[in-house]
Amino acid sequence: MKKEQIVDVLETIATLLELQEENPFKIRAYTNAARSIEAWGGNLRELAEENRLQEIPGVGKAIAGKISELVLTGESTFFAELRSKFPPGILELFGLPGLGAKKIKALYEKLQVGSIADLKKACEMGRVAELPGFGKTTQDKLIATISNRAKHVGSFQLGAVAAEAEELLDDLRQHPGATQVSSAGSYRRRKEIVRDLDFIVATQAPEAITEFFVGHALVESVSARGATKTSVRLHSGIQADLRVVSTAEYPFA
DNA sequence: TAACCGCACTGATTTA
DNA sequence: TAAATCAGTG
DNA sequence: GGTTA
Ligand SMILES: [Mg+2]
Ligand SMILES: [Mg+2]
Repeated sequence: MKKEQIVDVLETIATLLELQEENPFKIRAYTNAARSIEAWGGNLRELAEENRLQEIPGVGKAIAGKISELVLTGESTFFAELRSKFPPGILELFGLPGLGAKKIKALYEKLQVGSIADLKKACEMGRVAELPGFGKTTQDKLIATISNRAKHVGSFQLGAVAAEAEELLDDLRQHPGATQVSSAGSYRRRKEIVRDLDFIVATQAPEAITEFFVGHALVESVSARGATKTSVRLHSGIQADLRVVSTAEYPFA
């Protein structure tokens, strides 16, 4: 498991411990370790193999053990067990302004709210306002926040997908069958928010280009594949469209 | 081993 | 209206 | 949980 993923696990552990109302200092210990590892330049695997993880500030015996497990096996029995105590979607709730561990815990225990979808239903049924610590104002705000959020599903910040886009462009340019390669649409125009990535490739070997595209390491799944247009979903979640044209018509595409 | 780990302040909301 | 609670900020 | 005295 890579460093970024380890950091993510430690942060998730901290969040779930909050839901259990664990000792706040213990919670902070996991958060601190995550920050510290984020800033750590070295290779975690090497450190783990040499039993030197504790050299990282904020990482002691207990957390080092969990990191070793994660780095080497990709899992942690502690984390798995902790995770199993809650529905996966409960983590989404922390992203809603006004909700913290205590309120989320109440929503979960009293209304079995385990995701934003659950919360939406509970709010619409008026159940949330019945809970101690909640009221109609809070319930209405949650409904508003959730519906606003739904509008932005499928949107990506340019910076969040630029690396994938450029890598794809570079690799397409490396392909011997590609004579011209460029981006198009909102990404080409550098819009701050993009909903998909568009690429145009001029080639005499459209089949080979398409094949290369759908087989690329960044591609998560293929949603459509035709003679001139192909759509895939990348690992980041964004959709990428490829248009393949002849060299003659490229200037007009 | 035991103490300490940042914390005050503010605003919004709910409850007494 | 006053106190309490919670989340968020710096 | 980690660090420090
Ligand atoms: Mg250490
Ligand atoms: Mg577009």
